[in-house]
Amino acid sequence: MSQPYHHGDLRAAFLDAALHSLDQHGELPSWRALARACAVSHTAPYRHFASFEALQVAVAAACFARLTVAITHAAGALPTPRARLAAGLRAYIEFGIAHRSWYDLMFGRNLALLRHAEVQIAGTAAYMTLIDAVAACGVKDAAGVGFTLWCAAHGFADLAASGLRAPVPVAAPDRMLEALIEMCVAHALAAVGPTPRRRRAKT
Amino acid sequence: MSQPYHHGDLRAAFLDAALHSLDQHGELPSWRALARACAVSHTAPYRHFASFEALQVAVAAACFARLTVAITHAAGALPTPRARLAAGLRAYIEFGIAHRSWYDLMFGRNLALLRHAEVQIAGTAAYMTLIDAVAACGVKDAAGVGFTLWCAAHGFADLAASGLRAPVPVAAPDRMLEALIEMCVAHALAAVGPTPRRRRAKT
DNA sequence: GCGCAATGGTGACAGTGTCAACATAAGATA
DNA sequence: TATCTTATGTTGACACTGTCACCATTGCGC
Repeated sequence: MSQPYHHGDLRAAFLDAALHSLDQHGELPSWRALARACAVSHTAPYRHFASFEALQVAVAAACFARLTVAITHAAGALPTPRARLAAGLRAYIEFGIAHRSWYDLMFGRNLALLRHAEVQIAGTAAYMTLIDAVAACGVKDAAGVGFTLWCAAHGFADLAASGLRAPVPVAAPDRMLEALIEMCVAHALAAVGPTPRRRRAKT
Repeated sequence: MSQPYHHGDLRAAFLDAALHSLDQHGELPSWRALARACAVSHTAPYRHFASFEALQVAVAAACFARLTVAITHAAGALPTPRARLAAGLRAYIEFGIAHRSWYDLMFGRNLALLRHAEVQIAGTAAYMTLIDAVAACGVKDAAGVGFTLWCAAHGFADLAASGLRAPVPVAAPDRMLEALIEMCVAHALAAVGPTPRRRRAKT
């Protein structure tokens, strides 16, 4: 019962092993270690990925696709644009927390991977969900405001999700995420213009 | 005129070469390449740094020290707490833009370096300048609000400073930094409580 | 049934960080 | 001044990395 010469779908196996090791050990293993994990020679994956960098690109694109799903799923059924925006931001950050090592691959290394077309397309898809949510709130320059909100969410995900805590104790550690989202939503609503005074803005 | 056996101050030379290469090539060169740059054998630096990681820690700590100087210098002479907070945030982000590769070393690799005591101490010093600026505005939970603002500033520095632009065009690209700072200052002032109605808040 | 492209394996290469063993210089002690 | 000690630098090796040229096997289309 010797292994067949051809693996079947080595490309998928390689991607799976990469994601699995990312979850397990927090970082991508080496090219050769991945090949060992798939029980093939250390050059076999070259038939499916031009380089180690190309593999990282494929993995990062897959992660961005999952991020898009997470955001749209979270915001899906909510009634108001404001609630959808808040839920989307929360989903973004919670994705970064839950899948720390993925997020690190997606945005690490000085955003090197995001400069590849494949990742950029997948990343833009996720980004557009945010822009759309902002635009739905009535913001005119949704792209500009959305970028600002993305910065805030990314900063929180990158810092807090790494387990880094503020060096000085904060009043309500469990509410830090809420506070950031409130800041973002307030910034978006401020860009819409002042709320008519005759009735309070509904949530 | 053969080189003397002892270098003199190889530790400082190694750090200098590291910072220089960081500016020049955007990333730290290898351990051995650094040794070559200092014209010593590839193991000589082991007398001054326990490992490559230890060297990175020393470099990152030096970078954080420079960041602290940049922030305090920028905010120094301004008249109002609000102006000092805005200037500090701007200095933080502009530091990230001007010294992209330093910033990447300081916060890259999943904040691995920030977990070392030496870097953490230097980083906390920079962080405290932000917390102090927030507290000076009258914010009660300055630590909590300051952390939120730090997230926003870090996100902007990490994304925008990498040269990454929003995939969809924004209305005023040159004003993105200002918009983020305005959001931060507004968030800080909102935490102070409502402005007394009888006179408008001064800047 | 044959030919060929797709896929996998072997062995080599230069490069990496690290270590043990050794060499040299400088400073303290006598 | 002579000797011992400690700090500093070198040599050579190790296992490991990503990549490449070259060869082996498989399976599909003619």
